[in-house]
Amino acid sequence: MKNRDEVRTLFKAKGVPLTHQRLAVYEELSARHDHPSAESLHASLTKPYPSLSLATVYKTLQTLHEMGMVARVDSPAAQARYDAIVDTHHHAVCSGCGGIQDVFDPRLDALPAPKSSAFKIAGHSVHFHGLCAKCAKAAVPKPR
Amino acid sequence: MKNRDEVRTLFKAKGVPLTHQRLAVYEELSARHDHPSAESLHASLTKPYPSLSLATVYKTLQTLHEMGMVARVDSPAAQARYDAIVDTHHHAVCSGCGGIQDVFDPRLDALPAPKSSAFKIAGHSVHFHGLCAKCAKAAVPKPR
DNA sequence: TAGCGGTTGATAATAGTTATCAACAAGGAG
DNA sequence: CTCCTTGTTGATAACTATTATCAACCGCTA
Repeated sequence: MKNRDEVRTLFKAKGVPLTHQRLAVYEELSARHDHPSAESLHASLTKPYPSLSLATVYKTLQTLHEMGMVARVDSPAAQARYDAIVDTHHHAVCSGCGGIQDVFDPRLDALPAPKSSAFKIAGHSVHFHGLCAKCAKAAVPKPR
Repeated sequence: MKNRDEVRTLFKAKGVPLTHQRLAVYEELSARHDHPSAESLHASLTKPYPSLSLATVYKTLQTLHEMGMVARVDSPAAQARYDAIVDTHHHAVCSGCGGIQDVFDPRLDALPAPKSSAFKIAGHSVHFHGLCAKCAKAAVPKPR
């Protein structure tokens, strides 16, 4: 969580205009620890800023995400994807093409359980993210 | 991947009627390893079965998932959720209330990279799933 | 083979998100 | 401080993925 001056500096460094709306969204998100959705943030923010548009909250979260100031929980995949392999395995998701590869590695199947909290754990899965061979090649074109 | 008789037996054991559509969806999904979406499956299936409805594909995938014959990749969360904490950490998602708790544990931050494939890994995150203290105490929630 | 009850297909409805665009505000120059 | 330019906002429409509705239909048991 950053203070107002740090935020201002970050925006200036990236050349992104800092508006009241952007500051408000960032500060509200920083103050909450329940991983709110865009709509939930909008609901909180319309009390102090009744004219704030939901579309602006979406656009601002996208902007903040691109600046690396905000993280998305869950996958950004637009649609659910299915798998006939039910056995324990993990996935590598390509940020370029959205492709999903299976990862089988028994070392990932037994992870230390989070010690804190009274969370009753039923299982887990590991999501690697990066670039698949095809996209890695495309993203770094050969200089001519 | 199961053969046709094993599938028939599984359906009978659960008392779920086995229709042509259900068998076709399951066999198509088993034959593919690209983690297709419902729409992608429908596109493939309308060639041999031109009258197959997209809604049926959705309902069938749900049924197969409830039977434990099919897995969903990514999170079933309906909406994107955000987090102002950008540092490496992991999450525990409650299957009951959908709540998300942060999990900080350095042991999870360095995992063995998948050896196979030329995947260029940028990072990873671990999703635990289970029941939070509140939901574990309350009624048994139905997974969908 | 007949009949019951669950399933299908067509469509409408819904939820979440993004696109469009005129009015407006942020930030730099003067 | 004021003006100007450019990018942002807010209102709304559009869009995508998914689920609900419901009459006709088919799998399954007797």
